Amino acid sequence: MRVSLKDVAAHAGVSIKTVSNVVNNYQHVTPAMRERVQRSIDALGYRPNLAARHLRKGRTGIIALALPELGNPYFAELAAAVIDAAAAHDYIVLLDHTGGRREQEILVSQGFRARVIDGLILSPIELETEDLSDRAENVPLVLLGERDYDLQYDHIAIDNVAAARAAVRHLLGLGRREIAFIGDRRGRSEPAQLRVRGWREELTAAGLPADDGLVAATEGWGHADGAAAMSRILETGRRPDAVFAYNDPMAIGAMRVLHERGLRVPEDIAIVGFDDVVEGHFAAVTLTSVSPDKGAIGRLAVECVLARLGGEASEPRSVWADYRLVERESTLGRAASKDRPGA
Amino acid sequence: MRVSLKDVAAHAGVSIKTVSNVVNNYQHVTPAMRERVQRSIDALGYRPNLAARHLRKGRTGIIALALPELGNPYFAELAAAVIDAAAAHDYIVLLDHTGGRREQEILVSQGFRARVIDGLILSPIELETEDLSDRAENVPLVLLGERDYDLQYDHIAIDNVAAARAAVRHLLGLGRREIAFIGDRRGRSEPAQLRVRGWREELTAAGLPADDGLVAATEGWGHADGAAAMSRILETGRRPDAVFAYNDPMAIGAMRVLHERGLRVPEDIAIVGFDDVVEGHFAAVTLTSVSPDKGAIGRLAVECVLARLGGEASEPRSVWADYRLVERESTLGRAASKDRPGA
DNA sequence: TGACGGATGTATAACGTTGTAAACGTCAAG
DNA sequence: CTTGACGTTTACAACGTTATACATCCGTCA
Repeated sequence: MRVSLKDVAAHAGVSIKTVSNVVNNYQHVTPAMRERVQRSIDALGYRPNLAARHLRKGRTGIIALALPELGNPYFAELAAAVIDAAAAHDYIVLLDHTGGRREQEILVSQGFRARVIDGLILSPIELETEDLSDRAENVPLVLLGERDYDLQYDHIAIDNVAAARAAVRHLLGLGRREIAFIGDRRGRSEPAQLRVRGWREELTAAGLPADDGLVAATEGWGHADGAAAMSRILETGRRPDAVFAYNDPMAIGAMRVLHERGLRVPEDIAIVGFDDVVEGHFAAVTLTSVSPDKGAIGRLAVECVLARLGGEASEPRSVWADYRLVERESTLGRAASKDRPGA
Repeated sequence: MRVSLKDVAAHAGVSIKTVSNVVNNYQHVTPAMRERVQRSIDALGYRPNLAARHLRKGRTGIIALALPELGNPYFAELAAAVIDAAAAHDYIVLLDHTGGRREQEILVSQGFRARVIDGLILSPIELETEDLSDRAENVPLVLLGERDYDLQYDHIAIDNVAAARAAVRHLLGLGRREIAFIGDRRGRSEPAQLRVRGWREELTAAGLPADDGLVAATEGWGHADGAAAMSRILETGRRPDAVFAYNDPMAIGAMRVLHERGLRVPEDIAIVGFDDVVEGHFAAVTLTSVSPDKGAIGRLAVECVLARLGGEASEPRSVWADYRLVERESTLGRAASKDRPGA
């Protein structure tokens, strides 16, 4: 049987509350008493029962993190960042995945999947603003990677539009003029919309047409989706001289198709991805990518949740995280190779 | 304030326990009563307080899953499998990562990181048998991916030695004779030892020397480690005609180095990885790999935990999960390409 | 000397739930 | 009619913790 405060109290010959005081570092305990109780705690191997503590305090010490999918290394790395940031504050992370499906995202945001949590960090894909309006749950919610929800909740994001524009601008700077976008969701994904918008805006700003024939919609966001989208574009007979992909796995899927068809990257087609996952650093042609500061995003998200838990009833915060464009072989101009991984 | 059983009971004009009975689908409740109570539940929007339930029942409905690192897609995919399997039994998964460091693994196995869990699924790397012997914790523990711990705990694994032998046999079948192994840990990692052993046994069985000059040890298991190891082997002047890597990321890192040095895969060097991660399906040269049945592993792990929770004090179980060798371009003989991803 | 105040320890009541045992009907058999 | 059996509901006591309010002790100051 597990040992409880009662057992320790009996063993030390003091009251339960005194033991509790020692455990919680209560100020007014004499060193002698603290010593004596601690001895009993060690002797019996007492460890607090969190369920009881939670019941009493109304806090669980658990934050839920709901991501679209773990298979995408970007989210896996983000999860790692959140877990570490939470651990630094003695919080523990409950992980869930939504598949990026609106229905699942709603379920999670309503707290139906996990009902023992102090706070929720959600990275939505299809979720709509209205889905959050009737949220009965009162646990703090922090949104990740989004930008256009109205400001009822905290959210952490990078500026997707600006980042997409930077990517396209980089391609334009290489002299590319036919720039395809891979990974639209036909309005069903907020982040995809923002990145398409950035693509469109930058082309327009450069006086070029934003040709819808160069936008490929996909169902998912994996390698296979990128490959299929690339194939579809090529099969229409179009030969873009650059591709901007919704994320790195799709970019890599696209590169594979180009490789199969004998098209060279970057000579024939330059490619920029998004997320800067490790995989892109080691592809046969290393991948230029928009690199969000994942560590910062994870840290900020946890801090937002904890701040709300701390009772600060402040205005919803909207925090921009950093990003930068990391240039690699897939958009190499005439300059020498940077960022050579091996050796 | 949250609504509790008491509130519902008052609203419906019945006792607390009756409401509890309705909530828990207790058998002996008249349909009329059930109806009436349910109406109050709906009216007030009652949702059970899990902390209280947990305190009372001594169960939390949470399983912890501790993995070396999420950045490795194999573990990310495994995590997804476990989360889904747990959800099917109304369990929720608390995720932790150990970095594969023995110290962290011990901490986790002792329950110091998460103290609210019903069971623990741990995928150890450096953990030693003795580290588990003084485990005070009494929550069920299931070990993943291991084989050589003594049988005090359940474990789910594929037969690493046999799988490694199959990989090497495949390379031998292609006529390769100088087969390097990348990713030894100099005895500090149980799974690495098993895979090296498989490599050694199969070579010996084929009457070939198991040359230690062709074994490269690494610190981590990422792309960069694989790349560095491959470089090191090549810099000794050796020119193996095949490489068997501890896992896919390392294999891909190695391929990158070969690519940089102008060595062709599979013509000059054939490569086999381990884990069959999606990344390998879309590399410029798609990667042959040992493919463990991740879904089954996740499912079996959850079932083992729940079985023990169900009070079955049976003997520790040792379950073998399936695996198969998936052949792709990196070991292509003269036959036509199989498994072409794009299009 | 006696009252006061602060520091220290304790008894007790919650937190919201479920298991146990007992109370209350109702109905059939004796 | 009584008895017993069964089906349904209820009162109460846990689970292990912390907050509150109170008791005790000691030293200090009027």
